[in-house]
Amino acid sequence: MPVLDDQLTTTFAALADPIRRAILARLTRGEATVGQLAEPFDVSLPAISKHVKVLQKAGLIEQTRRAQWRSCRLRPEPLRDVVSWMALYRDFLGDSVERLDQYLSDLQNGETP
Amino acid sequence: MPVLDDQLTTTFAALADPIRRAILARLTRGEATVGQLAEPFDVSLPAISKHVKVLQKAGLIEQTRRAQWRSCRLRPEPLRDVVSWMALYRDFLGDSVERLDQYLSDLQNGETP
DNA sequence: ATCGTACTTTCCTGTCTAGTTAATTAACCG
DNA sequence: CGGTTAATTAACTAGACAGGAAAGTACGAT
Repeated sequence: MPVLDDQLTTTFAALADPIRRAILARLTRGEATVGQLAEPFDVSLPAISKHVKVLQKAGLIEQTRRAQWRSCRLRPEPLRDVVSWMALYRDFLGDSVERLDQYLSDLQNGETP
Repeated sequence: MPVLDDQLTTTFAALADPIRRAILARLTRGEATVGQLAEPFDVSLPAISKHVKVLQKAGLIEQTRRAQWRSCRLRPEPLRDVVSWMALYRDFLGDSVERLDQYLSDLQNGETP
C-alpha cells in the first residue's frame, strides 16, 4: 500500500503555507465558516477562499454548505499519508521509534481508525 | 518549544516535489554524490543540483566536499519538526496515537536521540 | 421582488519555481 | 601546464502561485 506520490505532493504543497497551516490549526478547535477562518488574517476574503480551496483539493478539509455559509471541517486522511510516508525515515528519526512504527502497522491493519 | 513557522514552510515546500522526495528516499540507503543522485532522473544535472540546494537550505541534507565530489547525507531534524507539528492533529489521527504522542514527549525530553 | 450576507470567480499583477543550455569554478591527473 | 571530471552559477523561459479589486452567485430575510 504505497502512498500515492501525487497525493503527497499536493498535501505537502498545501501545508507549505503559514496561513493554510493556521487554518488547519484553527479547525482542530471545531468547524468554522470561511468568514470565521478569515478573521485572524490580514488578507482579503477572496485570498482566504482560495486557500480553503487548496486545502480542500488536497483533501485536508471538507466543506458542507448550510444556507449561505460554508462550514469547514478537518479531514485527517492526508495527514495519515504523511505519517505513513515518514515511516521511510524512522531509522533516521532516532532508535526507539518503534512506537511510531507500531502505530503505522496498526494503521495499515485498520486497527486504529 | 514551538516549531518555527518559517522552518516548517521551507521544509514542506522542499518536500512538495517528487524528485526531492525521491532524492531523500535514495539517501536513506546511504550517502551519495550529486551525480549519483541525478542518475535515476530524466532531468539535467543543474536541475538536480538546484533540488539539492533546496533540500540543503531546508536542512534536510548536508553536503560535505571530498575532492571534486559533493557527498550528500540525510539530516533528520526538519522531519522531526514535522512530526512535532503533527502532534497538533493527534486527536484527528485516531484514538490510539498515544504512542506517537509518547514518542514526541520522549523527543522533547531528549530521551530518544 | 429586492436587499444583505457570505462567499466564489474572474482578471490582473508581481513574484517564485522548475526546467533548459552555456559558461564557470574547483579539484585531480598525467 | 592542459585536460578531464564533478558540480555550480548565470541567463533565460514557461508556468504556477499569492495577492488585490471588482463582479458574480446563492441563499435568507423582509
